[in-house]
Order: sequence, then C-alpha cells, then structure tokens
Amino acid sequence: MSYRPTDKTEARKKSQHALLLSSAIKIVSVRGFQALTIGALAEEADVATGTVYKYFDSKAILCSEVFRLGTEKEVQQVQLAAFPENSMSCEQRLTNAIAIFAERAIAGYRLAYALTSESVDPIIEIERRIYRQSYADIFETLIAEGIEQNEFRPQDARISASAMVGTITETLIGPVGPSTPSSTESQKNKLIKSIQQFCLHAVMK
Amino acid sequence: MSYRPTDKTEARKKSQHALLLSSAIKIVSVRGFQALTIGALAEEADVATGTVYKYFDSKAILCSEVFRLGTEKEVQQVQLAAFPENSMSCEQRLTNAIAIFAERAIAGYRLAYALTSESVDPIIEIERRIYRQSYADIFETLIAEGIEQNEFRPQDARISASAMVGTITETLIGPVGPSTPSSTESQKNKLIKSIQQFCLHAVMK
DNA sequence: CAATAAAATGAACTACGATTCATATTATTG
DNA sequence: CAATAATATGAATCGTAGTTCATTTTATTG
Repeated sequence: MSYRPTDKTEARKKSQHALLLSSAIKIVSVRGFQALTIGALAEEADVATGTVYKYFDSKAILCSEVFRLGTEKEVQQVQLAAFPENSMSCEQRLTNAIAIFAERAIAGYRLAYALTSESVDPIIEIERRIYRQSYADIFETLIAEGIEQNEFRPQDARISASAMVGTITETLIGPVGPSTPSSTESQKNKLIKSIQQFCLHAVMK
Repeated sequence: MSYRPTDKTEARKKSQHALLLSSAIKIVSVRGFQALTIGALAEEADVATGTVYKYFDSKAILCSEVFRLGTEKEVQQVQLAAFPENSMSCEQRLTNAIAIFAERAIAGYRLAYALTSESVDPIIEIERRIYRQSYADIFETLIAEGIEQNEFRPQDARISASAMVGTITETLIGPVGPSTPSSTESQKNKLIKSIQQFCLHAVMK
C-alpha cells in the first residue's frame, strides 16, 4: 500500500530540493559554474551523487534552476527601480535602475560574473540570453516611455536597451574579470556614476 | 646524419601549420568553438589526429592561435578607421570605427559570435578578454583625444570605451543569437545607425 | 639504391564528469 | 512488529574528447 503523499513527505522533498539548490548557488557564487559538478554538489549538500538525480533529472535542469534562482530577484529589483510606485521622471528612474543593477552586481560579484559572463554549456547559454533579455525588456519599456514623454530623444528603444545591458555588463565585468572587484566604496560610486552618465547621455535629447 | 632544416622542410612545416589553422577557422566559422575538436580538425584537414600534435602542443595552444588569427585583422581594421592618415574629427572617426566593427561582425557573423560571445573554456576566455580590451584601447585613445579636442564631454574615457565594446557586441550578437543574422541590407544599416547614434550621443557634449 | 631522419598514422590510453542501478537504509501503514 | 513504499547510497558504467606512442610511410643524404 502506497504512502499518503502529503504530510512530511512533501515538506522533506521540498526542503531537500531547496538544500541542493542553495548548495549549488553557493558553489557557483564562490567558484563559478565551472565548479558546479554533480560530485561537488553532492559533497557540498552532504548527499550521495545519485541523490541529486532524485531531485533533478539532469545537470542541465539543475543548471537552469540555479540560473533562475540566482537571477529572479535581481531582475525584480531592477524592475522595481524602473517602475516605482511614486511617479518620477524617466531620467531619474533610469538612473536608479542602472544603479541598482550595478550595485547588486558588484556586491555579488562572483555570482554576477557567473550569470552574465562565465562560459557555460549551450543549454545555460540559452537561459542567459533570456536573463539578459529580461533586463533589456525593462530598459526598453522605460526608454519607450521616455521618448513618449519627450524626455528622451527619438531612438530605437530596443537597441538602446540592449546597448545598456551590454554597457553595464561589459564595464562591470569586463575590466575586472573573474578576479576580485577589490575597489573602495568611492571607486565603485565613481564607476557607477560614469556608467549612468554614459547611458543617460546616450538616450537623452 | 640529420637533414638540413631549411629548404622544403620549413616550407612544408609552415604550410601544414597554416592548413591546420585555416581548417580550424573554417570549423569555428561554421559551427563554433564547440565543434573544434582535435578529431574534427584532423578530419577537416585530412590528417591523422596525432599529426595535429606535431604542429600544436595542445588544444589550448591551437585555440589561442585560432583566436589570434580570427581577431588580428578585425582589430587592425578598426584601428585604421579610428586613426586614419588624413585628419578627421573625432566624431567622424568614431562613427567610422563603429561602422567597421559592426559591418565586419555582421559579415562574418558566426565567427564574430564565436570570438565575442560563445562559451569557451577558461583558457580562451583569457584570450577573449585581451581581444575585447584591444578594441577598448582603440576607443579609449580616440575618446581621450575627443575630450582633449573639446569635441566630447569630459568623461572617463576608459569606461566609455568599455561601454562601447559592450554596446556593440550586445546589440549585434545579443538579440540575434547564434542563429543566422538574416536581415536585409537596409535593416543592417538601420541597426548600425542606431548603434552609432547611441555611442555618439553618449560621448558628445 | 641503402641507410636513416622526419613526418604521419590511428588505435589505444587517459581523464573527467554525467548518469545509472543494484543494494541498503529509512519511513509508513495496518 | 512485519511488510513494503520511499528514499538514499556510491561504485560502476558510459560517453566524450584530449593526448600518447609504437608502427608505418615518406623524404633526404651519400
């Protein structure tokens, strides 16, 4: 006779799934996707390799979920900054959105690098495109609104939005590489200011 | 008694080396770095796998050379556009440099994707950073000159330069992905115009 | 042409990491 | 507690791709 599926069963299943995911995020945050092997994950989560497959049918699926988990909150924060409750100028909102994007990427540097730039297998590459696109979508909507409002110059909002995503990731990740960001608070602020200036000038009249 | 090293020997060595490199470029141009295995290369060049190792000590070295070969001419062309013989305004030169960069990337789309964005192993990732940096260096010098000349607004030339590299690669590669570019001549021109506009506005007063 | 250096061959070896599965452990039901 | 469902285990398997090397082929010298 089979067990009843509810009760602890479900709870434990979810908790194990969550444990594995957070262990995976931990590995990626410290050593990148490169280090995320089933073996390493099993060790980190203190389970056997086979157990991982009870919760994720394949490594590709695991990676997707890691990607989504690492990504969701980030995008949401930028979304909030771009479209806040109280009204603000598009210029101000764009400035804020860039700041949030950049600050969070700097704070969680290694993870941000893994999510935006680290070489990964093609399956994750697709997820990454979606990820970048969701940032681009936010910017695009905001830029379109700014054009509408006559705050920004007429332009292809779609392209300007992609350009900003490229600008932010390249300026943050590019020069520093997978090593530590190692910069003072004031250096960070200066960097973010420069990025904001660049993007703002690019879209403004 | 050992052979004399000059004569045909050297010539053949070089020609085989070149054959292997061009075969490798061909593979990468069509199917990306992902498809560049020693086996595939040997088949493409019509030699045995072991032969490849007579010309390249390791796959990493092979990849580096492929990368350099695929890259050198590109960077050089942008350099020429940015610093031509006859004098031009910085604005004009920047416009031209962006056009060259973009046009060439679109023309050799799959290769450009492989060189700028395809996931590759960490060894090549380092080469890639150098590659992107060499573009950024060109832009940086040009932007600095523009600031000096009072053509461009005061700004951190280093960051604006990285921003442009990010902008160009993300707008060209990003939305299209590893699939075919499949766009008409006029669409391409519009895309390039938009990128130029974005970058110019970003740096100008 | 004989002797031998150089180059080419490709099967075998190696390394690594994903995945499987027979077995063991743990949990639930009556 | 006995029966058995659910879960966990981890050694073994599989697949892929880089690398090696004993052997063969080709080229050069005298």
